[in-house]
Amino acid sequence: VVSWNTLMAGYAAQGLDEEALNCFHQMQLDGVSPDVVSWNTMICSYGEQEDNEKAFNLFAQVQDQGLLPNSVTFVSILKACGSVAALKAGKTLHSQVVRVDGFEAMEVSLATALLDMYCKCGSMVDAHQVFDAMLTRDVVTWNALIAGYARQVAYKIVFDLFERMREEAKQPDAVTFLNVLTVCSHVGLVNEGYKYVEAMGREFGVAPSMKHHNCMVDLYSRAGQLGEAVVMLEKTPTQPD
RNA sequence: UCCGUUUUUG
Repeated sequence: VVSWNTLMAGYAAQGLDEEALNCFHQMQLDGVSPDVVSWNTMICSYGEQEDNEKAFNLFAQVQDQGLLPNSVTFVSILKACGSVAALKAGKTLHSQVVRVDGFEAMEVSLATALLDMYCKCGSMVDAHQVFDAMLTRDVVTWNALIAGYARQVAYKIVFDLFERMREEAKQPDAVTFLNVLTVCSHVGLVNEGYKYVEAMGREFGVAPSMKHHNCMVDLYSRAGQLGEAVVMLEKTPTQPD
């Protein structure tokens, strides 16, 4: 079953979900029962193709067959909920995972996926509650919440969260800075944007990538500072990240 | 063997 799963995951990683599904069928013809990893791989693959309907169908089949979903299964299906803003389904899953293991036992990645789902459904109160309840958070958790507020253009909260990361000695990464710069660009905060992009390399040791430069080009352009935008464009690294 | 956060054009 591990070999089949590896093959399926290989197809899925290439976006070849038809081929992955063929494997899923073929293994059964060969007398190998798919395990939870096989199901997760398919659900994830559909999620990445934005084929959320199929992802939901597979998840329903997992439950119908009485198979036990694991945390990766929940993460994958929560992602599908987020991308179609299915808040009600998301809340059902939330109570389901809490019922199974309790919130305390939840893996950081699962709690973060839950938080992210609430953000993408526009329910920042729920998202923040999950965040507050978490005993362990990693940089992805922080990034998910910051991205949520950035989407709401709540720049003050974004800056506060960034400051709180510093206070708690959490190291921001390239994604943290992207989210912060994005909100600067959407609000038109040129000075703040410059401040962050300058600090990221100097103070935090995170080299501004092509994406960060694109963000700054956008920020300057929207603000009508075309000269600065051109300077940024010329400084942009050519490697895509 | 399978997971979570990401800018602009949108």
